[in-house]
Amino acid sequence: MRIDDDRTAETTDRGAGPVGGAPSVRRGRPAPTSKDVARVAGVSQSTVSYVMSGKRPISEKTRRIVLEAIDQLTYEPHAGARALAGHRTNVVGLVVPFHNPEAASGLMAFAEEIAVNARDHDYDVLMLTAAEGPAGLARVQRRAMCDAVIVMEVATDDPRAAMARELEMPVIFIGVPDDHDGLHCIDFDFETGALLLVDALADAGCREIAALGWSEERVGLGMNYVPRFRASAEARAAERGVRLRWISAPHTRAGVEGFLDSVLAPAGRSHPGLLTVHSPHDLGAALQQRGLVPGRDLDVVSLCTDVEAEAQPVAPTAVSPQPRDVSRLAMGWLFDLLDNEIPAELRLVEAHLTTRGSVRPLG
Amino acid sequence: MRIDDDRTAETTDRGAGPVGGAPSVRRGRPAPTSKDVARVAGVSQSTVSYVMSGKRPISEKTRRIVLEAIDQLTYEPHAGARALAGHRTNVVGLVVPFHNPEAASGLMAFAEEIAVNARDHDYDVLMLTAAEGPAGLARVQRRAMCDAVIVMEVATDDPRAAMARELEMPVIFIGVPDDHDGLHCIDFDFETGALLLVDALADAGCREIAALGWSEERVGLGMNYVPRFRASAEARAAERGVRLRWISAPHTRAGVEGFLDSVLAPAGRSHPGLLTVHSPHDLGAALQQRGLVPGRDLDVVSLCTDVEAEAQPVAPTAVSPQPRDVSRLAMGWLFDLLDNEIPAELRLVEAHLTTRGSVRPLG
DNA sequence: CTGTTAGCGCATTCAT
DNA sequence: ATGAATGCGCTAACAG
Repeated sequence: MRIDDDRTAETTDRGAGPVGGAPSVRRGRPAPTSKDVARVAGVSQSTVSYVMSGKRPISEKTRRIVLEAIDQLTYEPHAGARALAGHRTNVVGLVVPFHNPEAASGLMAFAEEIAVNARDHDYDVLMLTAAEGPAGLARVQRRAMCDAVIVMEVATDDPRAAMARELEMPVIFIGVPDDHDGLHCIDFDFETGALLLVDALADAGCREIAALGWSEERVGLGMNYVPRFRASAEARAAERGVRLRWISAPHTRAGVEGFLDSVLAPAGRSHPGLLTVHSPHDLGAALQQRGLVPGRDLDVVSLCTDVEAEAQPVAPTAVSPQPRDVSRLAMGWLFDLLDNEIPAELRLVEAHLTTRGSVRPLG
Repeated sequence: MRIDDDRTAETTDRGAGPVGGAPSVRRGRPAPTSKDVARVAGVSQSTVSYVMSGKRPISEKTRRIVLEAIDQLTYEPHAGARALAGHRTNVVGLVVPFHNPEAASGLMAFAEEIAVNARDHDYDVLMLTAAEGPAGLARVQRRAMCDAVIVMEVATDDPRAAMARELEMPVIFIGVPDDHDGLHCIDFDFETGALLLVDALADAGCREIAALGWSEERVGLGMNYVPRFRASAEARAAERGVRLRWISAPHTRAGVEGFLDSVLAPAGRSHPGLLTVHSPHDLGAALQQRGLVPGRDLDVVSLCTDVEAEAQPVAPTAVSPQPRDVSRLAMGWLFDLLDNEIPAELRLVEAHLTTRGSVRPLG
C-alpha cells in the first residue's frame, strides 16, 4: 500500500524562478502535476480538476486560490493522462493532401486557419497525410490520438468516405464525395460559383466562353470540385445559349498560348470570354504580350481568391472559394459535433461575385 | 478491492468481422486493450507489452501467439496511456511559419517529408503554429504532447532560440539563428550556395551582377538565410572584382521590370549577369517580352529547387536548397537525439551547382 | 460546496 | 522466460 506522499508539503521552493524574466520552464524539475497544485493551494486534487473543467460548482474563494497556484507553478495538465482518464484528447486530426505546388498556398491557408481555430478552443492539430489513406483514420481512432478528423482535398470517389461511416469519431470532409450520405461535408458552393461566373460573361454579351480549368493532375486525382464546377458551368452556358469550351493543360505555358491562338486569333470574333480557375501566372503575361487588355479587348472572369485576383496585372471580376471561411466554419461545426449529436449534412458556403472591371459593361 | 475481470474469457467473439472485406473498425465496441490481447493469447498483460517493445526476451512461440492476437483484434496501443506510463508520446511537434504564399510550396514539401519520415518510425506530427511563439514550445513540453520539436523558418534573432535552451526536450532548428550556441541547427549551406552562383557568373566573364533576392516581407521578418546568402555572395563578388547589386521588391512585376530597365537598357553592356532567388514567375515572361534569352543575351543563375528551375521557360543553371534532403536529415538527427545524448551542433547540407545552359560558356 | 476513491491502459519493477 | 503488482496524472463517480 502507498505510504502517502514522497514530496514534503513545502509550498515555496517550486515557486517562480529567478527575479526579472523568469523562464517559464525550469530545467531538471519534473513538470508539476495537479497534485502539486493541490498541495500548494491546500485543497484536494479533484478540486483542482474541477476548477479546470468547471464541471461542478466551486466557491469563488477556492477557485481563486487554485488558479493562483496553477499560475504560480505554470501548471499544465498532462495530455496523455487527461486523455486516458477523460476519454478526450483535445486534438483534431487534419488530413493534408499529397504535395501539390499548384494548390500549396491555398492549403497552407486552410491549415493555418484550422490550427488557429483549434488553439482558440484549447485544441491542437495532428497532421495526418493522405498517404495513409483510410487506414490512417482507423489508426488514430484506435490509438485515441484525436477526437475528430478533418479531411481535405476529397475525391469524387473517396475511399475515406466509407471508413468515415465506420468510425465512432466525427469526421468532417472539406469537399463533397459523390456518395456523401451519412457524412458531414462542408465546402464552397462551386455550383453556384460557376453560375455566377458564366452569367457574368453571358450578361456582358459573350457568345463564346473558353475555360481554363484545373490542372490535368487535379482532374486525374478525381478532385470532387472539378466536376461540380464544370457540370454547373456547362448547364448554365447551355441555358444561356453560350458555347463553353474547356482547355486542356491549362496550367502550362503551351496550354495557355495554344488556347489564346485558337480562340482569339480570328480577330474581331464577337465578345470572346475567358473563365479561369486560379489564373495561371502566365496568362497575364501572355495576354499582355499580345496587347490584349481584359475589360477592353476581351472579358475575363475567374474563380480565385481575392489575393490571387489582386495579384493579376488586371484584377479580374471573380468568385472567391473562400478557403478561410470554409475552414473556420468547418471547425465551428466540429466543435459543435464534439458535444452534440448532429445529423450528417452537407453544408455549402455561399458564393459571391466580386466585380472588378475585367468585363466590359454591355453597351 | 478489485473482483477481477468483468469481461469473460471468451476468445472468439471479438475476432474478425464479417467475411470478405471486414472493416478494421467495429462500431459500438470499445477499442481493444492490451489486456484483451493478453486474454486472447492466454498470456499476461505485461507479456503483451514486452512483445511490442522488445525490451525483454520472449520465446518465439509466445511471441507468435501474441502477435496473432494483436492482429486478430486489430489492437493498437492507447496513445495517452502509453505516454503516461512510458514517458514517451511518439509525437514530434512541427512549428510551421505564418502563411506565406511565396514559400508555401516549399513549406508543404518540408512538412510532407517530415510527416512521412515520422510515420516510418511510428511517430506522428503535431502541427504547431508560429503564432504561439516561444510559449508554444513550453506548452507542449509541459503538457507532454511530444518528444521533440522541429522549428522551421527561423529568424536571425529568434526568441524561440532562448526557449529551446531551457527545454528538456530536443529542439531542432531548420535554419541558423545568429546565436545558435547550444542549439541543434540544420540547414542548407546557403553560404556556399552563394559562392557557387557568383562564381558561375564571374567565371563566365560577368563584371556586373544584379540579384533578385527574397521578398521584402521575408527580409523584414529577419529570415536567417537572407543575410547568410547575401553576405556570402557579396564577399565573393568583391573577391572576384565583380559589382553586385541587390534589387528591391524583386517579386513584384514593377520590381522585375524596373530592374530590367536599369540593368539591361544600356544595350551592349558587358556581360550582364542575373542571380535570382526562387525565380519570380514574371521574370521569364519579362525577359521574353524584351527578346532576351538567358544563355544567349545574358547569363542567369538561380537559387531554386530543380522543380522550380525546370518550370522556367529557359531552365537556369542553379543551386537547389534541397528542402527534402534537409528535412530528411533533420528527422534522422531527431530520432538519434531521442535515444542518445548528442551535443548541440550546426549541420549544413552541402551545396551543388547544376549547370543548365542559362550561362554562356566563356569563349 | 468539497474530499476520498476507483480506475483509464499501459510500462516497468519485483518476483519467480 | 513469464506473471503479478504498482503507479504514471488525470476524470468522474461516490460520499459527505
